Amino acid sequence: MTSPALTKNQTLVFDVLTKSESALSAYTILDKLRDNGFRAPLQVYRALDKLLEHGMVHRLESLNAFVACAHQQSACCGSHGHGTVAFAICDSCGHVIEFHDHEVDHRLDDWARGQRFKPEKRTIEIRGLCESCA
Amino acid sequence: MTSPALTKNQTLVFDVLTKSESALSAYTILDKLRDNGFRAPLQVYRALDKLLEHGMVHRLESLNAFVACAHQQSACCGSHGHGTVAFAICDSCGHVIEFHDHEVDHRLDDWARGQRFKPEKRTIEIRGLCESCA
DNA sequence: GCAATTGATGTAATAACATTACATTTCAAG
DNA sequence: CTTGAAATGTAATGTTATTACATCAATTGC
Ligand SMILES: [Zn+2]
Ligand SMILES: [Zn+2]
Ligand SMILES: [Zn+2]
Ligand SMILES: [Zn+2]
Repeated sequence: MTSPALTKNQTLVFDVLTKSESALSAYTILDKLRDNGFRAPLQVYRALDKLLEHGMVHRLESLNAFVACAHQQSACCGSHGHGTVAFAICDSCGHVIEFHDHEVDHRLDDWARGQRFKPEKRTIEIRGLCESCA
Repeated sequence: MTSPALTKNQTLVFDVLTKSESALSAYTILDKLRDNGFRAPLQVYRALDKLLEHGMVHRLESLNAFVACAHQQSACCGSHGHGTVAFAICDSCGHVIEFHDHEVDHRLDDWARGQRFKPEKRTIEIRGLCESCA
């Protein structure tokens, strides 16, 4: 929600993700930032941790990779702090579409309530082929 | 759907997963099968690949771990070849609840159709606290 | 029976992803 | 200036997964 000032390393990592067409692994990010003085994985993981906290970056669990958040500030319902982010990932070209669906959110919340399960984090990822690659 | 005869290694891996209360990593399975002659990760991964193909085992992407399928043969709508399996995973005790929800399935399918995205595999995982641990 | 094929297995090495531990630097209070 | 918190640098290690190659077992066709 608030977009805090980023440190140097956080800015570098965020910029790499923002410019990328597809999700990047931490080690791919590391390689892209060698010329900027990055030498060790931890520099990437630390920056990613903060960016994830701030909701500026998402982790794709089925890919072990990261993407910049695609939502405009205050899109739809005021950033997506309210619900679950979902992803469609093209296995051919790597393109990632970020979306959310209230209906799905509510449905999963209802299920959780019925089970007395307290959700902390949700992962919804659809792997397949995008329109261009289908 | 068809439950084919398993090989020796596949049976060993499946039995370990079936007896486990929670999801197991491939290397944890390997350790549990040392006494049965397992020496290398590949023996586990190969067995898991087949079990995954047969739908007898599921992979939890957010955990890099595996669980035996919890569905009875022909439960609800004839095994879950028809839809997406979802998981609620307790971060405290590791218990995993496997479920599916047609409403969610249809909703995600509708979204995909609208985007001309061809889904191949879906991942739905809810991390949180189970009733006992909440 | 016996070669040819296929699927399963054994083993070693390596690749890919992530964290722990500890030293140093930066920088904003106080 | 001092001090404490956050960020950074670096090395080592831990965890997850795959590649490569050799061998073994069951099946098929002759
Ligand atoms: Zn987002
Ligand atoms: Zn594509
Ligand atoms: Zn199942
Ligand atoms: Zn629990």
